[in-house]
Amino acid sequence: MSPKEEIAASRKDQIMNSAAALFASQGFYKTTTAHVAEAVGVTQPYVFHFFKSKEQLYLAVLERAYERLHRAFSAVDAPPEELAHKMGLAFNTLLESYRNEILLLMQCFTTPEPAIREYSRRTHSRIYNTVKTRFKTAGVPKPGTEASIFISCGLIITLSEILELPELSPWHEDLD
Amino acid sequence: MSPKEEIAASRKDQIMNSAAALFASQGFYKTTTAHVAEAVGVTQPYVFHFFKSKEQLYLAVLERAYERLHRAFSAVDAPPEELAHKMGLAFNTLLESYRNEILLLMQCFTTPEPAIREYSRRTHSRIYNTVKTRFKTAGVPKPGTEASIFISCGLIITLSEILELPELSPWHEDLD
DNA sequence: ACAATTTTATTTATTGATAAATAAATGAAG
DNA sequence: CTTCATTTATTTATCAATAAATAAAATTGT
Repeated sequence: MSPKEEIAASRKDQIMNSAAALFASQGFYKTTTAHVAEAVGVTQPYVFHFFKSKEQLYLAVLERAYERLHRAFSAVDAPPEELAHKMGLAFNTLLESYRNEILLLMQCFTTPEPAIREYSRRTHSRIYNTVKTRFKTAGVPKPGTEASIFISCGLIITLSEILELPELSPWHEDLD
Repeated sequence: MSPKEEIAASRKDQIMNSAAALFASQGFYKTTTAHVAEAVGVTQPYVFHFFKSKEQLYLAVLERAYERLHRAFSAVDAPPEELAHKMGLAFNTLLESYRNEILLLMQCFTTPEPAIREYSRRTHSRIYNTVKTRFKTAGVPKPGTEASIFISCGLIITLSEILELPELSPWHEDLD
Protein backbone atom coordinates (compact mmCIF):
# COMPACT_ATOMS: atom_id res chain seq x y z
CA MET A 1 0.00 0.00 0.00
CA SER A 2 1.16 3.51 -0.78
CA PRO A 3 1.47 5.99 2.12
CA LYS A 4 -1.71 7.77 1.01
CA GLU A 5 -3.73 4.57 0.98
CA GLU A 6 -2.16 3.57 4.28
CA ILE A 7 -3.65 6.69 5.85
CA ALA A 8 -6.96 6.31 4.09
CA ALA A 9 -7.31 2.68 5.19
CA SER A 10 -9.26 2.21 8.37
CA ARG A 11 -7.55 0.69 11.35
CA LYS A 12 -9.49 -2.50 10.80
CA ASP A 13 -8.22 -2.70 7.21
CA GLN A 14 -4.67 -1.96 8.33
CA ILE A 15 -4.88 -4.75 10.87
CA MET A 16 -6.21 -7.15 8.26
CA ASN A 17 -3.43 -6.19 5.85
CA SER A 18 -0.68 -6.70 8.37
CA ALA A 19 -2.31 -9.91 9.54
CA ALA A 20 -2.45 -11.19 5.96
CA ALA A 21 1.26 -10.58 5.49
CA LEU A 22 2.18 -12.18 8.80
CA PHE A 23 -0.18 -15.14 8.56
CA ALA A 24 1.05 -15.84 5.03
CA SER A 25 4.71 -15.88 5.99
CA GLN A 26 4.60 -17.04 9.61
CA GLY A 27 1.40 -19.08 9.73
CA PHE A 28 -1.39 -18.95 12.29
CA TYR A 29 0.51 -20.07 15.38
CA LYS A 30 3.76 -18.21 14.98
CA THR A 31 1.98 -14.97 14.22
CA THR A 32 1.12 -13.30 17.51
CA THR A 33 -1.46 -10.60 17.99
CA ALA A 34 1.41 -8.48 19.31
CA HIS A 35 3.24 -8.85 15.99
CA VAL A 36 0.15 -7.76 14.07
CA ALA A 37 -0.33 -4.79 16.38
CA GLU A 38 3.30 -3.78 16.14
CA ALA A 39 3.22 -3.91 12.34
CA VAL A 40 0.29 -1.50 12.35
CA GLY A 41 1.68 0.64 15.15
CA VAL A 42 -0.97 0.05 17.79
CA THR A 43 -1.00 -1.86 21.06
CA GLN A 44 -1.73 -5.57 21.24
CA PRO A 45 -5.06 -5.48 23.12
CA TYR A 46 -6.44 -3.03 20.58
CA VAL A 47 -6.58 -5.78 17.98
CA PHE A 48 -9.31 -7.36 20.09
CA HIS A 49 -11.40 -4.25 19.73
CA PHE A 50 -11.97 -5.20 16.08
CA PHE A 51 -11.80 -8.98 16.22
CA LYS A 52 -13.04 -10.98 19.13
CA SER A 53 -10.23 -13.51 18.77
CA LYS A 54 -7.09 -14.18 16.77
CA GLU A 55 -9.00 -16.93 15.02
CA GLN A 56 -11.73 -14.53 13.91
CA LEU A 57 -9.07 -12.22 12.53
CA TYR A 58 -7.58 -15.10 10.55
CA LEU A 59 -10.98 -16.09 9.19
CA ALA A 60 -11.77 -12.50 8.19
CA VAL A 61 -8.51 -12.24 6.26
CA LEU A 62 -9.20 -15.58 4.61
CA GLU A 63 -12.70 -14.59 3.54
CA ARG A 64 -11.47 -11.35 2.00
CA ALA A 65 -8.80 -13.28 0.11
CA TYR A 66 -11.37 -15.74 -1.18
CA GLU A 67 -13.66 -12.96 -2.36
CA ARG A 68 -10.85 -11.33 -4.27
CA LEU A 69 -9.99 -14.60 -5.98
CA HIS A 70 -13.63 -15.21 -6.77
CA ARG A 71 -14.06 -11.77 -8.33
CA ALA A 72 -10.88 -12.17 -10.38
CA PHE A 73 -11.96 -15.55 -11.76
CA SER A 74 -15.48 -14.31 -12.45
CA ALA A 75 -14.10 -11.41 -14.49
CA VAL A 76 -12.21 -13.68 -16.88
CA ASP A 77 -13.84 -14.00 -20.27
CA ALA A 78 -12.47 -16.23 -23.03
CA PRO A 79 -13.42 -18.93 -25.54
CA PRO A 80 -13.34 -22.51 -24.20
CA GLU A 81 -9.89 -23.42 -25.52
CA GLU A 82 -8.31 -20.31 -23.97
CA LEU A 83 -10.27 -20.27 -20.73
CA ALA A 84 -7.89 -22.32 -18.57
CA HIS A 85 -4.91 -20.35 -19.84
CA LYS A 86 -6.60 -17.00 -19.16
CA MET A 87 -7.66 -18.07 -15.68
CA GLY A 88 -4.05 -19.02 -15.09
CA LEU A 89 -3.00 -15.53 -16.09
CA ALA A 90 -5.61 -14.07 -13.74
CA PHE A 91 -4.17 -16.19 -10.92
CA ASN A 92 -0.66 -14.95 -11.66
CA THR A 93 -1.77 -11.33 -11.74
CA LEU A 94 -3.46 -11.81 -8.38
CA LEU A 95 -0.34 -13.46 -7.01
CA GLU A 96 1.65 -10.37 -7.96
CA SER A 97 -0.84 -7.84 -6.57
CA TYR A 98 -1.98 -9.68 -3.46
CA ARG A 99 0.77 -12.18 -2.80
CA ASN A 100 0.05 -12.52 0.91
CA GLU A 101 -3.62 -13.26 0.50
CA ILE A 102 -3.09 -15.80 -2.26
CA LEU A 103 -0.36 -17.67 -0.42
CA LEU A 104 -2.54 -17.70 2.68
CA LEU A 105 -5.50 -19.02 0.72
CA MET A 106 -3.51 -21.89 -0.76
CA GLN A 107 -1.86 -22.71 2.55
CA CYS A 108 -4.75 -22.45 4.99
CA PHE A 109 -5.74 -26.11 4.73
CA THR A 110 -2.75 -27.12 6.85
CA THR A 111 -3.83 -25.08 9.89
CA PRO A 112 -5.26 -27.66 12.28
CA GLU A 113 -7.49 -25.32 14.28
CA PRO A 114 -10.93 -26.96 13.88
CA ALA A 115 -12.81 -23.80 12.90
CA ILE A 116 -10.10 -22.89 10.41
CA ARG A 117 -10.12 -26.39 8.95
CA GLU A 118 -13.82 -26.21 8.43
CA TYR A 119 -13.54 -22.79 6.83
CA SER A 120 -10.69 -23.96 4.61
CA ARG A 121 -12.78 -26.87 3.50
CA ARG A 122 -15.65 -24.61 2.59
CA THR A 123 -13.35 -22.15 0.84
CA HIS A 124 -11.53 -24.73 -1.26
CA SER A 125 -14.84 -26.31 -2.10
CA ARG A 126 -16.15 -22.93 -3.27
CA ILE A 127 -13.04 -22.30 -5.38
CA TYR A 128 -13.34 -25.72 -6.98
CA ASN A 129 -17.00 -25.24 -7.79
CA THR A 130 -16.40 -21.78 -9.21
CA VAL A 131 -13.68 -23.06 -11.54
CA LYS A 132 -15.57 -26.20 -12.48
CA THR A 133 -18.74 -24.27 -13.28
CA ARG A 134 -16.81 -21.81 -15.45
CA PHE A 135 -15.28 -24.68 -17.41
CA LYS A 136 -18.58 -26.50 -17.70
CA THR A 137 -20.50 -23.43 -18.85
CA ALA A 138 -17.83 -22.78 -21.48
CA GLY A 139 -18.34 -26.33 -22.73
CA VAL A 140 -14.93 -27.64 -21.72
CA PRO A 141 -15.00 -31.47 -21.55
CA LYS A 142 -14.39 -33.05 -18.12
CA PRO A 143 -14.81 -29.76 -16.25
CA GLY A 144 -14.33 -31.42 -12.85
CA THR A 145 -11.01 -32.96 -13.85
CA GLU A 146 -9.88 -29.70 -15.45
CA ALA A 147 -10.76 -27.76 -12.32
CA SER A 148 -8.82 -30.24 -10.19
CA ILE A 149 -5.76 -29.87 -12.43
CA PHE A 150 -6.11 -26.10 -12.34
CA ILE A 151 -6.08 -26.02 -8.53
CA SER A 152 -3.17 -28.47 -8.35
CA CYS A 153 -1.30 -26.00 -10.51
CA GLY A 154 -2.02 -23.27 -7.97
CA LEU A 155 -0.73 -25.53 -5.21
CA ILE A 156 2.61 -26.28 -6.85
CA ILE A 157 3.12 -22.60 -7.65
CA THR A 158 2.50 -21.84 -3.98
CA LEU A 159 4.95 -24.52 -2.89
CA SER A 160 7.52 -23.20 -5.33
CA GLU A 161 7.06 -19.64 -4.04
CA ILE A 162 7.24 -20.54 -0.36
CA LEU A 163 10.30 -22.74 -0.68
CA GLU A 164 11.91 -20.57 -3.33
CA LEU A 165 12.31 -23.51 -5.70
CA PRO A 166 11.50 -21.94 -9.10
CA GLU A 167 12.21 -25.18 -10.95
CA LEU A 168 9.03 -26.61 -9.39
CA SER A 169 6.85 -24.01 -11.09
CA PRO A 170 4.96 -25.15 -14.19
CA TRP A 171 6.15 -21.91 -15.86
CA HIS A 172 9.79 -22.81 -15.41
CA GLU A 173 11.41 -23.69 -18.73
CA ASP A 174 12.31 -27.35 -18.98
CA LEU A 175 15.77 -27.34 -20.52
CA ASP A 176 18.05 -30.32 -21.26
CA MET B 1 1.28 -51.53 14.59
CA SER B 2 0.34 -54.93 15.94
CA PRO B 3 0.88 -55.59 19.66
CA LYS B 4 3.89 -57.76 18.92
CA GLU B 5 5.56 -55.12 16.77
CA GLU B 6 4.59 -52.51 19.35
CA ILE B 7 6.67 -54.37 21.91
CA ALA B 8 9.50 -55.01 19.51
CA ALA B 9 9.72 -51.37 18.48
CA SER B 10 12.16 -49.39 20.53
CA ARG B 11 10.97 -46.45 22.55
CA LYS B 12 12.57 -44.13 20.06
CA ASP B 13 10.65 -45.72 17.20
CA GLN B 14 7.42 -45.61 19.17
CA ILE B 15 7.95 -41.92 19.85
CA MET B 16 8.62 -41.27 16.18
CA ASN B 17 5.50 -43.19 15.18
CA SER B 18 3.24 -41.30 17.55
CA ALA B 19 4.88 -38.05 16.58
CA ALA B 20 4.28 -38.78 12.89
CA ALA B 21 0.59 -39.34 13.51
CA LEU B 22 0.23 -36.23 15.65
CA PHE B 23 2.34 -33.93 13.50
CA ALA B 24 0.42 -35.05 10.41
CA SER B 25 -2.99 -34.35 11.90
CA GLN B 26 -2.23 -31.52 14.34
CA GLY B 27 0.81 -29.87 12.79
CA PHE B 28 4.03 -28.82 14.46
CA TYR B 29 2.72 -26.19 16.85
CA LYS B 30 -0.47 -27.82 18.08
CA THR B 31 1.32 -31.09 18.75
CA THR B 32 2.86 -30.88 22.21
CA THR B 33 5.62 -33.08 23.50
CA ALA B 34 3.15 -34.08 26.22
CA HIS B 35 0.73 -35.39 23.59
CA VAL B 36 3.46 -37.45 21.96
CA ALA B 37 4.52 -38.85 25.32
CA GLU B 38 0.96 -39.66 26.31
CA ALA B 39 0.33 -41.48 23.03
CA VAL B 40 3.35 -43.70 23.71
CA GLY B 41 2.61 -44.04 27.41
CA VAL B 42 5.69 -42.36 28.82
CA THR B 43 6.24 -39.06 30.58
CA GLN B 44 6.78 -35.81 28.72
CA PRO B 45 10.40 -35.08 29.70
CA TYR B 46 11.41 -38.55 28.57
CA VAL B 47 10.91 -37.51 24.96
CA PHE B 48 13.88 -35.19 25.41
CA HIS B 49 16.05 -38.12 26.29
CA PHE B 50 15.85 -39.24 22.66
CA PHE B 51 15.51 -35.91 20.85
CA LYS B 52 17.17 -32.78 22.05
CA SER B 53 14.21 -30.66 20.98
CA LYS B 54 10.71 -30.93 19.55
CA GLU B 55 12.11 -29.57 16.33
CA GLN B 56 14.72 -32.34 16.11
CA LEU B 57 11.96 -34.88 16.63
CA TYR B 58 9.98 -33.35 13.78
CA LEU B 59 12.99 -33.37 11.48
CA ALA B 60 13.77 -36.99 12.33
CA VAL B 61 10.23 -38.03 11.45
CA LEU B 62 10.41 -36.03 8.24
CA GLU B 63 13.67 -37.61 7.18
CA ARG B 64 12.36 -41.11 7.77
CA ALA B 65 9.28 -40.28 5.69
CA TYR B 66 11.41 -38.94 2.87
CA GLU B 67 13.58 -42.04 2.86
CA ARG B 68 10.55 -44.29 2.60
CA LEU B 69 9.21 -42.29 -0.34
CA HIS B 70 12.59 -42.34 -2.01
CA ARG B 71 12.89 -46.11 -1.66
CA ALA B 72 9.37 -46.64 -2.99
CA PHE B 73 9.99 -44.50 -6.06
CA SER B 74 13.38 -46.09 -6.67
CA ALA B 75 11.79 -49.54 -6.65
CA VAL B 76 9.36 -48.71 -9.48
CA ASP B 77 10.29 -50.23 -12.80
CA ALA B 78 8.30 -49.63 -15.98
CA PRO B 79 8.59 -48.64 -19.65
CA PRO B 80 8.59 -44.86 -20.31
CA GLU B 81 4.90 -44.57 -21.23
CA GLU B 82 3.81 -46.36 -18.06
CA LEU B 83 6.36 -44.88 -15.68
CA ALA B 84 4.32 -41.90 -14.44
CA HIS B 85 1.29 -44.08 -13.93
CA LYS B 86 3.24 -46.71 -11.99
CA MET B 87 4.89 -44.08 -9.82
CA GLY B 88 1.41 -42.75 -9.10
CA LEU B 89 0.38 -46.22 -7.97
CA ALA B 90 3.46 -46.42 -5.76
CA PHE B 91 2.47 -43.10 -4.19
CA ASN B 92 -1.04 -44.36 -3.52
CA THR B 93 0.22 -47.56 -1.96
CA LEU B 94 2.49 -45.55 0.30
CA LEU B 95 -0.40 -43.27 1.22
CA GLU B 96 -2.36 -46.30 2.35
CA SER B 97 0.47 -47.91 4.33
CA TYR B 98 2.09 -44.81 5.79
CA ARG B 99 -0.62 -42.18 5.61
CA ASN B 100 0.80 -40.06 8.43
CA GLU B 101 4.25 -39.81 7.01
CA ILE B 102 3.09 -38.99 3.51
CA LEU B 103 0.66 -36.31 4.62
CA LEU B 104 3.39 -34.84 6.80
CA LEU B 105 5.84 -34.84 3.92
CA MET B 106 3.46 -33.02 1.58
CA GLN B 107 2.43 -30.55 4.27
CA CYS B 108 5.75 -29.70 5.90
CA PHE B 109 6.47 -26.73 3.63
CA THR B 110 3.89 -24.63 5.49
CA THR B 111 5.63 -24.91 8.86
CA PRO B 112 7.36 -21.55 9.29
CA GLU B 113 10.06 -22.65 11.72
CA PRO B 114 13.28 -21.64 9.90
CA ALA B 115 15.09 -24.94 10.33
CA ILE B 116 12.01 -26.86 9.22
CA ARG B 117 11.53 -24.57 6.21
CA GLU B 118 15.09 -25.19 5.17
CA TYR B 119 14.70 -28.92 5.60
CA SER B 120 11.42 -28.90 3.68
CA ARG B 121 13.11 -27.05 0.87
CA ARG B 122 15.85 -29.62 0.71
CA THR B 123 13.40 -32.49 0.93
CA HIS B 124 11.08 -31.24 -1.81
CA SER B 125 14.09 -30.49 -3.94
CA ARG B 126 15.32 -34.05 -3.47
CA ILE B 127 11.90 -35.51 -4.33
CA TYR B 128 11.72 -33.38 -7.46
CA ASN B 129 15.18 -34.41 -8.59
CA THR B 130 14.49 -38.06 -7.93
CA VAL B 131 11.33 -38.01 -10.01
CA LYS B 132 12.83 -35.86 -12.76
CA THR B 133 15.88 -38.10 -13.07
CA ARG B 134 13.71 -41.21 -13.27
CA PHE B 135 11.66 -39.64 -16.09
CA LYS B 136 14.76 -38.40 -17.88
CA THR B 137 16.58 -41.74 -17.66
CA ALA B 138 13.50 -43.48 -19.05
CA GLY B 139 13.57 -41.09 -21.98
CA VAL B 140 10.35 -39.27 -21.15
CA PRO B 141 10.26 -35.89 -22.96
CA LYS B 142 10.21 -32.75 -20.76
CA PRO B 143 11.17 -34.66 -17.59
CA GLY B 144 11.24 -31.48 -15.47
CA THR B 145 7.72 -30.50 -16.47
CA GLU B 146 6.49 -34.04 -15.94
CA ALA B 147 8.05 -34.19 -12.49
CA SER B 148 6.42 -30.88 -11.58
CA ILE B 149 3.03 -32.17 -12.70
CA PHE B 150 3.58 -35.40 -10.78
CA ILE B 151 4.28 -33.53 -7.54
CA SER B 152 1.34 -31.18 -8.06
CA CYS B 153 -0.77 -34.31 -8.27
CA GLY B 154 0.56 -35.39 -4.89
CA LEU B 155 -0.30 -32.00 -3.47
CA ILE B 156 -3.92 -32.00 -4.59
CA ILE B 157 -4.39 -35.54 -3.30
CA THR B 158 -3.04 -34.38 0.05
CA LEU B 159 -5.39 -31.39 0.07
CA SER B 160 -8.29 -33.63 -0.82
CA GLU B 161 -7.41 -36.05 1.98
CA ILE B 162 -6.92 -33.41 4.65
CA LEU B 163 -10.10 -31.51 3.87
CA GLU B 164 -12.10 -34.64 3.04
CA LEU B 165 -13.07 -33.30 -0.38
CA PRO B 166 -12.84 -36.41 -2.58
CA GLU B 167 -14.06 -34.53 -5.67
CA LEU B 168 -10.72 -32.67 -5.67
CA SER B 169 -8.78 -35.88 -6.21
CA PRO B 170 -7.58 -36.58 -9.74
CA TRP B 171 -8.90 -40.14 -9.29
CA HIS B 172 -12.43 -38.95 -8.68
CA GLU B 173 -14.70 -39.77 -11.62
CA ASP B 174 -15.82 -36.69 -13.50
CA LEU B 175 -19.50 -37.29 -14.13
CA ASP B 176 -22.06 -34.96 -15.80
C1' DA C 1 -19.81 16.90 27.71
C1' DC C 2 -20.12 13.00 24.86
C1' DA C 3 -18.56 9.39 22.04
C1' DA C 4 -15.07 6.99 19.71
C1' DT C 5 -10.40 5.63 19.87
C1' DT C 6 -6.50 3.80 22.03
C1' DT C 7 -3.49 2.58 26.04
C1' DT C 8 -1.92 0.56 30.63
C1' DA C 9 -2.08 -2.94 33.69
C1' DT C 10 -2.98 -7.53 34.60
C1' DT C 11 -4.52 -12.37 34.44
C1' DT C 12 -4.49 -17.02 33.21
C1' DA C 13 -3.00 -20.86 30.79
C1' DT C 14 0.13 -23.39 28.24
C1' DT C 15 4.37 -25.57 27.08
C1' DG C 16 9.19 -26.57 25.98
C1' DA C 17 12.95 -27.67 28.51
C1' DT C 18 16.22 -28.89 32.62
C1' DA C 19 17.79 -31.26 36.75
C1' DA C 20 17.63 -34.35 40.07
C1' DA C 21 15.72 -38.55 41.92
C1' DT C 22 14.15 -43.35 41.45
C1' DA C 23 13.48 -47.85 39.57
C1' DA C 24 14.70 -51.54 36.58
C1' DA C 25 17.85 -54.38 34.14
C1' DT C 26 22.37 -56.39 33.53
C1' DG C 27 26.51 -58.53 34.65
C1' DA C 28 30.45 -59.75 37.54
C1' DA C 29 32.27 -61.66 41.92
C1' DG C 30 31.83 -64.63 45.76
C1' DC D 1 22.63 -69.06 42.45
C1' DT D 2 22.61 -64.70 44.69
C1' DT D 3 24.47 -60.51 46.22
C1' DC D 4 26.43 -56.28 44.96
C1' DA D 5 27.69 -52.67 41.67
C1' DT D 6 27.01 -50.29 37.60
C1' DT D 7 24.63 -48.78 33.85
C1' DT D 8 20.25 -47.89 31.50
C1' DA D 9 15.44 -46.53 31.57
C1' DT D 10 12.09 -43.56 33.34
C1' DT D 11 9.72 -40.36 36.58
C1' DT D 12 8.81 -36.25 39.69
C1' DA D 13 9.24 -31.65 40.37
C1' DT D 14 10.00 -27.33 38.58
C1' DC D 15 11.35 -23.22 35.75
C1' DA D 16 11.01 -19.59 32.56
C1' DA D 17 8.86 -17.74 28.77
C1' DT D 18 5.27 -16.69 25.89
C1' DA D 19 0.87 -15.20 24.38
C1' DA D 20 -4.16 -14.66 24.23
C1' DA D 21 -7.61 -12.28 26.38
C1' DT D 22 -10.14 -8.88 29.78
C1' DA D 23 -11.13 -4.66 32.16
C1' DA D 24 -10.57 -0.34 33.25
C1' DA D 25 -8.43 3.99 32.49
C1' DA D 26 -7.06 7.73 29.51
C1' DT D 27 -6.85 10.34 25.44
C1' DT D 28 -8.67 12.48 21.37
C1' DG D 29 -11.90 14.72 18.53
C1' DT D 30 -16.55 17.05 17.99
